[in-house]
Amino acid sequence: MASESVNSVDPAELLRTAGHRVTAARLGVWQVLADAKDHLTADEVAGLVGHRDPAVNKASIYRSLTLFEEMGLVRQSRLGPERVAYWELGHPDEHFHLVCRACGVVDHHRGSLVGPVLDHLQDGHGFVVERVELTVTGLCGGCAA
Amino acid sequence: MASESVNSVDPAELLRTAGHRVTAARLGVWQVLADAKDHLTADEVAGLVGHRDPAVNKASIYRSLTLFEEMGLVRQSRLGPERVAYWELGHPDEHFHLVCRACGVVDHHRGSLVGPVLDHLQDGHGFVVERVELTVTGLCGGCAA
DNA sequence: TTTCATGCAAATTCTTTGCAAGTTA
DNA sequence: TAACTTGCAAAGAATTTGCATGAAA
Repeated sequence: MASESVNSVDPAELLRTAGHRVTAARLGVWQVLADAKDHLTADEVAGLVGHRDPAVNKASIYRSLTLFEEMGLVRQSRLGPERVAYWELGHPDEHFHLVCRACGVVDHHRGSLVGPVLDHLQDGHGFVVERVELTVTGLCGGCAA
Repeated sequence: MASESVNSVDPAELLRTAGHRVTAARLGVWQVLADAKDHLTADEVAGLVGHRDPAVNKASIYRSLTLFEEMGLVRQSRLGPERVAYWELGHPDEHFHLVCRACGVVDHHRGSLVGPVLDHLQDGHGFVVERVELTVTGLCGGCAA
């Protein structure tokens, strides 16, 4: 069990190591994402960060999210036809999104379903996979019943 | 070989059957999507439709795309973190998107990769799958070489 | 103290909507 | 003709950017 959850990493250290400054906005954004089980919209992140530090502007939220994304620590996804982006810490394990069309609930599913896709692409297609995003839309157990 | 490509379907008939009117904008949008190998942004669709009929407004392009989507004939997807939506005719066969981070090329891949995901979800998860969207980001053969 | 990050507000981008005028059935 | 669509322009939502001020190293 040597693998370490990304949630337990110290963001300040990561930032300094990469040559970026440690600021309230960045720490706040990281904290909020780490505490969230689901992914959040930038607006939701802004609201939550605002609880502890009302001075943080939404532009800084976006800039912080983008920075973490460029550092490979956070990922952004757009689910199906929705126009807002969702943000979350980059999980070390494979997972995908399950979106219920009726109630709007978004579930995270973990598992190795993505594995076969990777294997398929590595073989002779010459495509270097950096990221796999799988979104399943339909009706969840509650809404389908 | 009884299955028929959606590309060979007559859009006028589909519209009338569904109780919608047959208009230049709708036929144009359908034609453009049917001719396109890749998926297109609404803006690209507007440009192409504009070739034959410069009078068609972009608002009508959006309205036509949305109508076809509601009819289940067209699907909209957002690839990775990109903010524009891409539109395409609903393919009868499974496929997924391969996006090159470097050159921006988007490939369609057909295959049964999605099958295992469906099987997994049908078993005991109580989730009724309506649509599976798989987007793979990375470097294509050309850019990785 | 020098460089980087922020706040604020304005600008962009993509998409949707209200409404009068034009089309389709 | 009656109901539906469109064009146009304006509104909206989400995100980005310019720039002077403020904070981190």
